[in-house]
Amino acid sequence: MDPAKKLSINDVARLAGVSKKTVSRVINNEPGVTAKMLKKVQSVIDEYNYTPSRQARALALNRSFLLSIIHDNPNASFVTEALYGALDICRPAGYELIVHPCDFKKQDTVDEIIRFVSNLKIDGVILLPPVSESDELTKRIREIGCNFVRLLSTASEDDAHMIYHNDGAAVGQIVSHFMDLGHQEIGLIRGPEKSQSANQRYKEFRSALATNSLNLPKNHIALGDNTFRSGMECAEWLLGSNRPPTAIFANNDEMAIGAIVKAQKMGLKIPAELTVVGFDDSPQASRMWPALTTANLHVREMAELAAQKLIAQCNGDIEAAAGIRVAVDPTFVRRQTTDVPALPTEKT
Amino acid sequence: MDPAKKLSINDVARLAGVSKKTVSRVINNEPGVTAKMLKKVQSVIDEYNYTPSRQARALALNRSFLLSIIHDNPNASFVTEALYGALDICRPAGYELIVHPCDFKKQDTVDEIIRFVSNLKIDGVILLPPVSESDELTKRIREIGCNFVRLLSTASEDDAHMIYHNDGAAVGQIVSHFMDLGHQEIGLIRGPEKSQSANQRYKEFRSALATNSLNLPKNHIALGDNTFRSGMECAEWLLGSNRPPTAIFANNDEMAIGAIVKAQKMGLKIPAELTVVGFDDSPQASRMWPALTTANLHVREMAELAAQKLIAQCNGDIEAAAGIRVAVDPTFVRRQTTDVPALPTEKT
DNA sequence: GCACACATTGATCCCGGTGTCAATCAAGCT
DNA sequence: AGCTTGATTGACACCGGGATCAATGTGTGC
Repeated sequence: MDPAKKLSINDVARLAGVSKKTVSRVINNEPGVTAKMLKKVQSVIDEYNYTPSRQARALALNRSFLLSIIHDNPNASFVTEALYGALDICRPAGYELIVHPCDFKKQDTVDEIIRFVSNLKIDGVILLPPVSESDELTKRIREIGCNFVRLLSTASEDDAHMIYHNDGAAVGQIVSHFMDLGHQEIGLIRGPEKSQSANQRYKEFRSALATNSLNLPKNHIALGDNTFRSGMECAEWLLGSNRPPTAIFANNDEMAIGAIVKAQKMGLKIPAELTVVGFDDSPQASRMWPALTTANLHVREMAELAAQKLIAQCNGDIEAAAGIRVAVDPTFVRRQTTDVPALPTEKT
Repeated sequence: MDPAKKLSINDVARLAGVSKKTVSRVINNEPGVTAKMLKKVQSVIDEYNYTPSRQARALALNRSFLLSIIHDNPNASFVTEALYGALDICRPAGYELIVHPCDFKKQDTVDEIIRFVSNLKIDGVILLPPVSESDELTKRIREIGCNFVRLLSTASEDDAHMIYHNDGAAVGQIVSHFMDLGHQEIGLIRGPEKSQSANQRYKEFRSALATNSLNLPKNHIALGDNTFRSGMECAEWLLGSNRPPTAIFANNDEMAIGAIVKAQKMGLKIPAELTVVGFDDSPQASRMWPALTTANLHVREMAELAAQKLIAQCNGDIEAAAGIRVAVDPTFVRRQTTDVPALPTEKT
């Protein structure tokens, strides 16, 4: 009677005077157990604080009760948000979550991910961009019979779960805001051409400008890669052009902040001499001065929903098995980087 | 012959014409296998790309091959750094890492952590502050036979692994730097009184000031709780005193940035009218303007070391079993928040 | 009171590994 | 050659659950 040793289903069965199968039925809420039996078993379970072994259950059911969140750039703020959102849902549901960072630029990353998922018999994965945008990966994940949800990825035609953001409204608000402030020369720091969401946002931005009878000349478009450094470089390029923008919209907060830092280094006052808007509402956005006007993606809520759907699917919930597509509208967040009207433009 | 089905040790044994125990010996590099046998088994393993089942192994060995990193505040930048540092080590070693956030202010958090560790049969945990500073927790973790490493926690007398930072030198450099810039009125935003590391840093700071024949009056000490908001509040209080400091040292970057934002909102120029120094070298520190002077704790390297030691312990590595204590010196990082000398003080 | 149908229960095997210990084998010795 | 000895090898039980299906119980109708 080693008190430290956890007891097994056999111990419980012996103590309750029943077979282990009956105990198994009780812990799994299976039907067909009489009230008398149930009470007998349950009291032993309660008294000794018995919990079934995950390892044994995993072996018997050929499942791991492990989910994973796969992402590329650990520095992106949405990764952390998604991680904690998913954790909140997974743990109470009896699943654990494994963080799996990867380098999606490398050639053999897909192989590596597949190996990871199949070695650990991961029950389901949440894919974050840019990983979520690879059709090759999802095809192979499906092949090995693993459930998955795409998060923050707009494209793809398949019928898997997909939870994404619908930038149209928020981008429209941003452009209207620029109009209200009187900006005529508006610059864009766009995201990588490979990124579907960056392309989408670029399109929305261009069309919102068009709605306001503005066009987007080539020298007002800088191509960034969503990093702080690239934000700085793009800002330098935009501000160095012969007709520099008075307002800049960046594909994400990280680049927006890079642009602001570069502009400040160059001696420009924000927002008096340059207006900047980001996209993400990362933690830094509200922890700087002037605070960054941006759009909140509601990543945490989306991740919670993704985890719920994924778990339902892993548990064989029929209703949840069909792929869902949820589009969430980002919320425009107005802060101080857009606090003053544009400088009067001199006539050319 | 379902090609999708992973093969088991029995399949390998059959294909190689040996017993499963021999296969087991091969995959575990056990001695006492003749070259002939080894080659026979290995070729089958290679041909079919066999990998043993983690679940089965976990059940047989009564281990999970799971490590966990337990922390309180997901927003603290060192958590992310520690997480990715540990991940880098865990995965190649065949361990997976589970992130376990908790609310350490709650009464039953220790119980909850113990339940988590014992339910999952976690092989070892990395404890981050403030969780790493609880002797009750480590006592109970030890009771259930789980390995652990304390990270970034200075105190405690026990013989467990402990990897911490030695603030003395860096704090000394910060104070010297203040002296060089000519500051006489120096304020401190200290960390919570419960935090051993905050107390330690406070002590170091006070003694470094004393070395320079300066004392730290009560109205130059603000008590913060390491959050951005608290940094703002403390700065407001310090700057509102009848003899406001011209330089502020904050217990961490988060509060330093809060102080800077508050000061800027109040119209002060940083660093011309107020010098601020933080501690952590969080990502934001270098992504703002002016960039924050601070001290880099080398969290990632410490986490890697912690994971290595923990894994050695879990693997029963005798040499690593004895507790080690590693103290790492933070590196002073000079940036722009301390770029100009103090304003000349008017005589009182 | 008895036969039958149906609901509950449990004996046994399986999941895929590891540990124990006896059986086998080759080499060294008299 | 025959025996001892130490090194390999393998048969079998075990880890702690779940699934199958036979055995037992319970209730219904006649």
